[in-house]
Formats: sequence, structure tokens, C-alpha cells
Amino acid sequence: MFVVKVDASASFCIIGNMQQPKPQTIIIWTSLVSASRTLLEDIESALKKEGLPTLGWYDALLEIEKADPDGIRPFELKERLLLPQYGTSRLLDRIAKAGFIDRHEVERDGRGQVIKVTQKGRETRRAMWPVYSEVLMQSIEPHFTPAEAAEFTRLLKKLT
Amino acid sequence: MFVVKVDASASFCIIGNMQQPKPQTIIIWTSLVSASRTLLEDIESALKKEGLPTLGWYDALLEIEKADPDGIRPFELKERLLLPQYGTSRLLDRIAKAGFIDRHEVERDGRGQVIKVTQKGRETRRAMWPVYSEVLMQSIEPHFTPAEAAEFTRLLKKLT
DNA sequence: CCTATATAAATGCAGTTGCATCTATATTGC
DNA sequence: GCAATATAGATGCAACTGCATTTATATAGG
Repeated sequence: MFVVKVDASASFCIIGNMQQPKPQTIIIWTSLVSASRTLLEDIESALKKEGLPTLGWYDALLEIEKADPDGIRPFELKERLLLPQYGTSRLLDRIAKAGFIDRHEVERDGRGQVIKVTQKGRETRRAMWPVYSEVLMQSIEPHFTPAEAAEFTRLLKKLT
Repeated sequence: MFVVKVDASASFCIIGNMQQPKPQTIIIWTSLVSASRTLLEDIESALKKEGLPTLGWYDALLEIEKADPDGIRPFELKERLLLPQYGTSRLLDRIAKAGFIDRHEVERDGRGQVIKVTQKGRETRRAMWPVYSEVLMQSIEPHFTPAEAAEFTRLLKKLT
């Protein structure tokens, strides 16, 4: 469930002499959420239209692929994707069921496993990129001059 | 499932002579998602810590409250919150079960209903605002001068 | 060596979402 | 007035998420 609305008008929000956010702050917040939500939905819907997996799978496949040829441990993947442990475990279940990764036992640690991407996984991720990047290009690039893009990047990074 | 990773390096992404996004575009995208995701999580976790409902409820309660005293139809709410019809229907179920809204029959249309906020709903939304706005202030305001905030707003709005 | 604790990963359960469909009432065109 | 269609809203089902707990193995301390 996403946020779109914030109302800071006096009648709805001012309580005693509590410090209030500046109007600009609220505009930044709502525009930020609405921009990322829209982009996200556009990308997911383009992928779905092509019968391709979701962005979550893309991210996971990319990280696993980057770890080639050694493979990657689920606990490492979880840190790189900023996912909870159980989320990673189940995501890997689904990706494995689709045949995009293999799970291998690991030498020195009987608790663990090593994940490696399959050829099919590589090809699928590769097929996703043009769809994914197309939406990014169409939705972002027309709006900014190079100078604006640089400034935008600088400002966005302050939030992270 | 959220996106954090995009890789546009040649080895992973260049396919034939396909047009590629500029590096800046990808940085904008990833920073945007990661900033809004972080903020969202911070706000949700602050609300949860206080035993308050989620942001989705906040938005809905606010819109319903703004429609006082006439109330609002679910199909109007759905448009204002940009939620799917079934999502709205179920969100209202849950909010009603918590006693934050009442559903009334509507005069001229036997299919429909009118939603009105209850006193308890009003109080709950009011209690959420300080928690919500506190995170916004702390996470956003320290990073920007007024001029930067204005420029950031301008750039963000281009994406919507 | 053996118990206590820490780490890797899986899982049961409840809540939420997306999708498709269904029910009920309204509106339109004949 | 009546059939066809449109609109308001609910719901069954499958997939996904968060939370808490569980299983299995590793490591540390005595």
C-alpha cells in the first residue's frame, strides 16, 4: 500500500505548538513517492506484458550472475538486496522452481548452500533488460538536461 | 518486492546496438527508489512502534475526513488514492472493522454506499500525524537549503 | 568433550495483494 | 416495459509478505 496523500493544513494537522514540516518537505515526500511508484508500476507492467519475471527477480538474478562463477550464499544475497532472510529464502525457492538458479552444497559449512545462475536464468535476465531499460529511458531522459540530471542525482543522494 | 540494483555495464547489458540508458538515468532511478523505500520503511516502522495503523490507512482516513460532512463514495476514494477497486473495498473493510469509519446507504443509488469517518477514526488519524511528520522532518529537512528544496521539488515534479 | 550460544536457512500462520469473476442495481436503446 | 450494457461493490483463489519459530550446523567457553 502506497502513500499519495499528505495534508498539513491547519485544520487537519496542527496540534498545539508541535513543530510542523515545511510545505516543501511535504511536496518533496509526495512527489518522491508518486514518482517512484509510477515508474515502478510502468516497469512491472511492461515486464508482465512480455511474460517476463518481476523486478525482484531481475535484481536477484543480476546479483547472482555478478557472483559468477563462484556463486553466492543466500545470506550474502540478502544483504545486497536488502531483503529479509525469509524473503530471500522464498524468492530463491521461486526462482529455483523456474529453473533460473541451481542450489549447491557448500564445502565447509553444512548449514549453507551456494546459489549459481543457470543458462536459462542468464538468458531471462538478459531478455528483461531491454524492456526494463526502455521504460527508464522513455520516462526519465526526456525530462532532464544533462545539468539537471546531475543536479537531480546530487539531491537524491542526500536522501540516502 | 523492491528494486535496488541495476547493472548497465557492457558485459551484462549491451545487446547488439540497442539504445542504452545514460548512466545518469540509472543513478536517478536507483536513488529514487532507494530514497522512497527508506523513507517509507522509516515511517511505517515509527507508526508500528506507536501501535498506530499504516500509511495506507492514514491516506484513506484523511481523504474520508476531507469529505466531511457529506462522506465519500468508495469509487471516489479509489480514484483519489489511486488504488484498485478491490483494494479499496478491502481496505475499507479493515478500517470499518477497526471502527474508524461507518458505511451508510445512499439515497439515489442502491448499489452504492457512503463512507464517513467516526470520531475514533478522526482521533486516530490525528494521532498518526505527529509520528508521520516527525520522520519527514528529520529525514528530509536537514539535507536541503530552501533553494535546494525548491529545485528538488521542481525536478521531482517533472517525473509526474 | 560437552553445554551454551550463534549463524544459515526453512516454514507455519495470518494478513495483504493481484486477478478474475460475481452480484446487484442503474442506465440506455428499442 | 424489456433486453443489453454499464457501473458499484464484493469475493474466491493464488501468490506474496511480515513475524515468529524451528531445524540444523558451527563456534566458543569451561
